[in-house]
Amino acid sequence: MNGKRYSRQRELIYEALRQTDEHPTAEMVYHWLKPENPNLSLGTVYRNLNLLADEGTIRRMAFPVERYDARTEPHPHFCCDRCGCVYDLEMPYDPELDRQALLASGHDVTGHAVTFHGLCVKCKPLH
Amino acid sequence: MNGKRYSRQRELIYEALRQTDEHPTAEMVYHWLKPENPNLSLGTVYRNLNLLADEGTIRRMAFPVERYDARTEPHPHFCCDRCGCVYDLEMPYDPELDRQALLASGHDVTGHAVTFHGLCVKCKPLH
DNA sequence: AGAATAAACAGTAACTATTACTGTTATTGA
DNA sequence: TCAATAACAGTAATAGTTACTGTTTATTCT
Repeated sequence: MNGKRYSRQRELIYEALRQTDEHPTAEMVYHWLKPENPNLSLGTVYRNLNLLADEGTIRRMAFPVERYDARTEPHPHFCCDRCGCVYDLEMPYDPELDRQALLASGHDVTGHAVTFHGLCVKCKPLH
Repeated sequence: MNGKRYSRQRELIYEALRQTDEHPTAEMVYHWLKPENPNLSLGTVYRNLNLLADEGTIRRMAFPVERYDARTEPHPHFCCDRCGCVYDLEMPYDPELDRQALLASGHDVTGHAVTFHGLCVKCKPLH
């Protein structure tokens, strides 16, 4: 009753995402599928990606908007899922991780960012 | 000679950023400064934040656009500074870090994301 | 199976974040 | 002090994303 129905487009979008490791943007998914599905709409891609991400079937990766920090030395951040606030965290930065990443991938790793998420001290009480 | 000049607006913007730990967006900085500086332009804030970030005086934090991943279990990523490609990294995820973050901050930490950056294997040879 | 209900769609308009452009102001080196 | 031009204010344009409108279609209930 209350809710979600099957849709061929959602299936398509999800399958496209499962078949790749490119971490595509909505635009990319749209362009992959459009030729075979000429009347697929970009809005549909966005809607379904958000839908799938909200239900936890796929994963969203990015801050919504660009933020800036005057502390330039690398340090971890905490980003609240509820209010969107970003906090600094006083935790050690481990350069050894970069070496491990290089070994695991072969890429020329120059640094890394750690971002924790959850509910911040202000939002926690509010449920 | 070669370029950069002093500007009161850049100074203002940088000082505002140094005085806070809110990791503000360009919009936030603009709204803080606008009342005291009625003819400050939002474009100027964007331009100077980017300028300061490019020269390494401040730090930018975000992917430019939203990306999606069908692998929902937490795992680190590598984002190439040159081509913008995003790769999965086969490295262990350490849940212990979340506990440490909780202890350090008091926030209700539910997870973390690690994003390495540098030049990917394709871009490395191209300089 | 066939009709009724509403979720999901395509197409498009609107909105938000960011960058580019234009004419003006102001820093700087001579 | 003055010419050269970086940086500015204001605004237009662009890019990414979301919302709206009328239509299609999956599901539910006979």
